[in-house]
Amino acid sequence: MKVKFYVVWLIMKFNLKNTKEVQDSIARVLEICELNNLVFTEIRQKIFEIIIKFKKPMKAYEILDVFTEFTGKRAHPPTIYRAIDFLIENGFIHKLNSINSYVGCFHPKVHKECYFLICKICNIYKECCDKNLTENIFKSANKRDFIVSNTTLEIEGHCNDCIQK
Amino acid sequence: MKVKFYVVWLIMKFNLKNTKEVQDSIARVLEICELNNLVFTEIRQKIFEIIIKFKKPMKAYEILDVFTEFTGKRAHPPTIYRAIDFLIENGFIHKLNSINSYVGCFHPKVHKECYFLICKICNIYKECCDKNLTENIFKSANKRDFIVSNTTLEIEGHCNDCIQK
DNA sequence: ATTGAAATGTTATAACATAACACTATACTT
DNA sequence: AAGTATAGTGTTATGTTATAACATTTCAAT
Repeated sequence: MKVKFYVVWLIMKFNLKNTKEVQDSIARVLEICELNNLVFTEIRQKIFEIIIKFKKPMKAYEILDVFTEFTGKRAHPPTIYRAIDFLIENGFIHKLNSINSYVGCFHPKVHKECYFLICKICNIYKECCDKNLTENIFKSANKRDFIVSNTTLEIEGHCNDCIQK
Repeated sequence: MKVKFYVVWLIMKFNLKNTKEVQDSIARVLEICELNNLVFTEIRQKIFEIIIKFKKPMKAYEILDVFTEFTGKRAHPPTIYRAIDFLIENGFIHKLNSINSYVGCFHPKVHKECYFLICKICNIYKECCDKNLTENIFKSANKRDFIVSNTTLEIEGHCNDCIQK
């Protein structure tokens, strides 16, 4: 298990510090949990915090490693996946299917349908809501006699910062 | 290995018979390979045929089982994944990331960006092209200073047939 | 015939995810 | 306060999806 160096590298590299945006998101999630009587246990909080602070899509086993390092307790995959389930169910994080990764949500519960821009170079993601686009998708599906229950829209490419460089 | 019964069940259940649509797609793929000097080996053909005739999204290991059954030779995962890579690269099949499955393409190489409707009940998929929608996606991304290289749009819900029932 | 590139065969393992069951904490009832 | 039901967690094992690495074969071009 070369976990330790790897995790230190992860943490250093990605620098889990708070931004305003992150703090806001955490505050909003706490509020939502209060209001809806959701049990926001320490494990769930820690895992949410890790994901939202990471700023880039995280793999489940990366989350596991960072969690283990942060808490000092050896965690197993089910611990992570259970928390992930809870967080997804309540709209606090999203899964990016195209890269098997998880990302924090910056406007939890506010929008039902978001889409994601994922930069292939720096790996940073952007969560976007475009009401117009969402409507378009529904219309296009309905035209084909299809009732939408959920959509996955993930766009890979290059973000502005990386194009400049 | 309870493969045999399972595969028979798979084949019976999903009934790999030719439709007009399937035949056309195969013909077009053969043509494209001729024109572009692509090596459309027997393995690749068989695997394409299985996927396109199946009519529903197929898992890689389902393809593997059906392939093994059809050809009588024991195949290993890399055989399937290599063929899948070839077929995806050339636009003959697509991967549905949201359900880790592969589907045949009914207008290979014609459109770059398709999207998929996946019925949660009968599991049949529809491949759709909506030029307008594609444009919208690009515009929305560009507005956010993002250069699109590829998109994943997968819509789960209920198809008309299943709603009627 | 020789060689080089692409395709395939084979073994092993990496990466991603869940089933199943035991145990614990909590909060709800009487 | 004791009982009990439920949600959450710990743990082991295993299921599922995908690829690395290297050996062998095929086949077209020289």
